[in-house]
Amino acid sequence: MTEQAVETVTADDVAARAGVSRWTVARAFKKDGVISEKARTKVMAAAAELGYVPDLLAASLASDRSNLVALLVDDFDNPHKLVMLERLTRILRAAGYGTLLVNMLGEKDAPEALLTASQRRVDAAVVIGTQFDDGIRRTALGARRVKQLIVFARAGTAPGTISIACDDVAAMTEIARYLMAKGFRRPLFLAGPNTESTRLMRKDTFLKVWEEEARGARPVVIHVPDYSMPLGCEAVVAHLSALPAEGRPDVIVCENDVLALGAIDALRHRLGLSVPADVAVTGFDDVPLAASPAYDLTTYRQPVTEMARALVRVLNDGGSTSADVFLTGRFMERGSA
Amino acid sequence: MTEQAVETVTADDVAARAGVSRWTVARAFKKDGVISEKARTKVMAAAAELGYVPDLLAASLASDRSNLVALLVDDFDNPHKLVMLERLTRILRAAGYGTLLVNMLGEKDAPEALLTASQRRVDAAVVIGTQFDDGIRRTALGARRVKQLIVFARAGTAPGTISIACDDVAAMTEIARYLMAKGFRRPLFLAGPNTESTRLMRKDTFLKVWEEEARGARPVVIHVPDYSMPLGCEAVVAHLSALPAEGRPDVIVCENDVLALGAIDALRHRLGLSVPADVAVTGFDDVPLAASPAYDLTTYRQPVTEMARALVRVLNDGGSTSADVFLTGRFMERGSA
DNA sequence: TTGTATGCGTTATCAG
DNA sequence: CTGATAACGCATACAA
Repeated sequence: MTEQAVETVTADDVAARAGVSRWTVARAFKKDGVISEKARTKVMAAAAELGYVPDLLAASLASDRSNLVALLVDDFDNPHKLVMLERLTRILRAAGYGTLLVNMLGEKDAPEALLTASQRRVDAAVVIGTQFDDGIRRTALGARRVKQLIVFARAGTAPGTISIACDDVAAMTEIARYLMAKGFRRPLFLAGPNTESTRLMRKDTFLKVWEEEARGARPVVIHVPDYSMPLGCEAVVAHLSALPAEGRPDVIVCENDVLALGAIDALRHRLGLSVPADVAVTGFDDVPLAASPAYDLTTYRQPVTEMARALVRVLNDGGSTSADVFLTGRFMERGSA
Repeated sequence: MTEQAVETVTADDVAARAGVSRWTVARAFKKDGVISEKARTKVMAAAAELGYVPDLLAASLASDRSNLVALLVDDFDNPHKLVMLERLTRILRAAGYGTLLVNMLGEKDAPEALLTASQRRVDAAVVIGTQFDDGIRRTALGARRVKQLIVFARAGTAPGTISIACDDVAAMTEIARYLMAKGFRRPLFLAGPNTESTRLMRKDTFLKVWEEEARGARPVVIHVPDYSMPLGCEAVVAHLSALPAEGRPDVIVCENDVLALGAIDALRHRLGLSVPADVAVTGFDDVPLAASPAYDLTTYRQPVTEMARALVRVLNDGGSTSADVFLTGRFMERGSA
């Protein structure tokens, strides 16, 4: 209404108004500051009247924490990223952290992406990506100011990082056993890039469990260079169309939902097959689309909320945490398998 | 490798190493700083040796700009948000801006979301949302430090904000005329929430063009309270199943892709109809899924890249821009209509 | 072209 | 429990 001058009101102003010192104002605003109740209420009243809000920038400069974390994302093609971003931003914000979203352009961009984050003095850099090599760790923990490097939704291999992820071993074991119980015999495993940098235990676990418990042949594995629906689709078309009908897999186990959705498209629209009658499909993540009637995808839901909460705990521990965190999610039985 | 001490190296250190003053170092680092070439190379060499990187936090505190913009998002259910986030973070980062992602929990959370952004002294707050009332403007431009409020991908109604969006009028006119030319006669318009706060010109434009040029009856409009696939799906089921086959629309024009995808699901999986043979469907946005063979959705692509570039221009203008920006996208003819 | 004071708004630390 | 001093790292204006 009144376009009042945007004079920044500082702690000094509040102090003057409340008749105390600037430092008392600061104490009133930190949750466990040693201060008398009387002084606090007086300060808060003055602050409210003046519309004072602490300046986090100045606070960050003066202290050694910024309450800011960088989220480094290198793959915006996966709708599950949106789920993770929603949870992380909501839960981190509730815990008092701001989130700096950094678009990591590729593996070789990791150092620079980390640098931009460090220039804002983030308390931690959280990598929510699919690929990045070990160089990111050295960059992060080297001369720069990134105190903590956290790998989210992946099991990181690099020492000096801690990872917070879904327990892929338990999850994939559950999927494999479910498929065995359903009578499937010839699974095809559709995996993403076959790199060492960030490891997904899904493929290895599935192969191991299947070989040990199903006593069948080692399942066929195909890799695509990126987690994308079109690539998953094409890979399935290429693989299945070269096969005689008898040799066709009876289920395609996918490393994540995006690949699974692509596989379903391939089966239905390119190969004229029916899901699950001709070939069943399973995914991983439980993206929103998995629940739609069009796909009705049997998958495994990552415990994203719990993972985000775990991240907050790690951040609040201030670097004293060293162990990785693995959380179990939930198998989502639907119609595709 | 060598876990070298994470001593922060400041401009002073570089100055000492280069044998100049601290202020010369600062000049060397700003792109059009008046400085001799000799001094600059000397400074840069010293900086490289020491691994100096300017501290943006301190720079922000000292100057009146932070090169930080807040992205306020209140709807993470729409995959198009992921497209926008990717473009915005990439293009803003290339232009030297950091992006603070803030999860706005709902209309009443807007003031507080804006507050958290302002506490970090963002240069601008960019609202990429579906709903927020006028209060956000007063909060933003009132006592707080948010210099600029920009509405992205919407036409904002509030004065004092500038909006950067797709030219919905041109877009919807094109869609309407395409449908007329194709011979459709009984469109149903599926719209999102019917609020005044942020206006999408899509519905009004479609109705206007259709009435004026198709000389048909005013199309039926149905609203859903949120842009979500399930809601779109249910709305279509409810509406169509109450209709005799003769009264059925021949095309469902949707305010965005998410609703369109839900509509397609409804037609195919709930009503046993075929798309586009029985009922055609159009969307808006061109989310990645629209191109999949499963949906093959005829839609309109928002010029997100151009919009992001326009945002950079507005930011670089430093608040002197006052006019809204409307950019034309591209009609994507596919199989659903 | 380069060097010098001064201030940005807060916190850590210690003295009272 | 409260007040004071000294950073935090840089930018702006101005002087040399």
